[in-house]
Amino acid sequence: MESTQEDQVLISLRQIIRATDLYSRQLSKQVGLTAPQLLVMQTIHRLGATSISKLSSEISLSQATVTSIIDRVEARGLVKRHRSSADRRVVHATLTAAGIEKISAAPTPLQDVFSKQFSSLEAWEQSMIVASLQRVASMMNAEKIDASPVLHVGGSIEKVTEIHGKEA
Amino acid sequence: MESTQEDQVLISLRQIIRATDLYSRQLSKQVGLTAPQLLVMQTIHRLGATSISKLSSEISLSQATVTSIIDRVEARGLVKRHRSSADRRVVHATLTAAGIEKISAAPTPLQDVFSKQFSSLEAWEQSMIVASLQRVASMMNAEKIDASPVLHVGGSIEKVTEIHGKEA
DNA sequence: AGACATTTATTCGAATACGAATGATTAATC
DNA sequence: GATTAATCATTCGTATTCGAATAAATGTCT
Repeated sequence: MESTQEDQVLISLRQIIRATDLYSRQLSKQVGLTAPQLLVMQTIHRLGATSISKLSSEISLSQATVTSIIDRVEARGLVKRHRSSADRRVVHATLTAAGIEKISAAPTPLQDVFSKQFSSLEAWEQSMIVASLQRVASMMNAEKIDASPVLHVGGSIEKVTEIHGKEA
Repeated sequence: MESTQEDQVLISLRQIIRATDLYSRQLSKQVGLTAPQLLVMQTIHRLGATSISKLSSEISLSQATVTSIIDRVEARGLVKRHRSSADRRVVHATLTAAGIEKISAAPTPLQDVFSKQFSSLEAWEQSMIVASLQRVASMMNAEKIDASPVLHVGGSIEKVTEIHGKEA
């Protein structure tokens, strides 16, 4: 019953994804915000009044997902929507006072335990982990996301989904 | 707008999680099975007639999740449930002929592009990536581990949780 | 045996997440 | 100016995922 390196990748990824989810639920109990909600709000705070599409590209989520997340935090009075006067299609999201207070009291969207342990690693080890993760992410997105180069149609790309195609 | 190493970790993880999800949908269109469905079926195939709990621990998903996944593949006639006669609480899942055929025609649960690129890496680089992923996974699960492990039942269960990177 | 606890799987409710379709608005073309 | 195309956000439908509650079966302890 040997497992290949690739199996190990798969197993680790599943565990990471699960741990992320579990932490999100824990966060929800303790702080009242799930990890995606917190992440959305922090991003709004960082970018100022931001459109939904900008948000979705910033945190790698679809517009539809961001919309539903904002639905919930807006219903709780933590975020407010404003229709742009310049372009009425656009919706800008801003934090309310309650929202700002909420996120200032909240921890990181990553596990505290992880943060602590990660920050205690040697610099080179942190860099190695970051590099590896970026490597994995880019290998997984090789077909879809592609920053600048052309990527002509050689094989299987029929329809670029174009969810957040433009990068900054 | 400087981003810390930890931010990079978060960003990469979100991209990886998203890529995994997107690939699962693509798989669903092409093969008719989502990634979790495929993973469950492959695991059943590998382990033989397997209980739900064994499955859930094997692939790092909760029992409830495995149940709902099996609901769907069973409804399609790819998997069959059998109540254990020895212990009537236990449900064993097996693949039907159609199920076996289905998974033998299916690709890996990981992106093809990823597999190709990953396998073309130098051995040391593969090892580095695997080690980094395992490291991240274990740092994220640090709390949970010692809370849950109760491997009792001196039967055939060697390591139920084994989330930590232990042996090589 | 009877009372209580544990284990196993299922059901339920909530949140996330996506694509596809829709509605509203703006841009582009004629 | 009117028609067409593109963009932005929302809605809808489906799948995943979990914890908690539940039901059924088994184990334990007196």
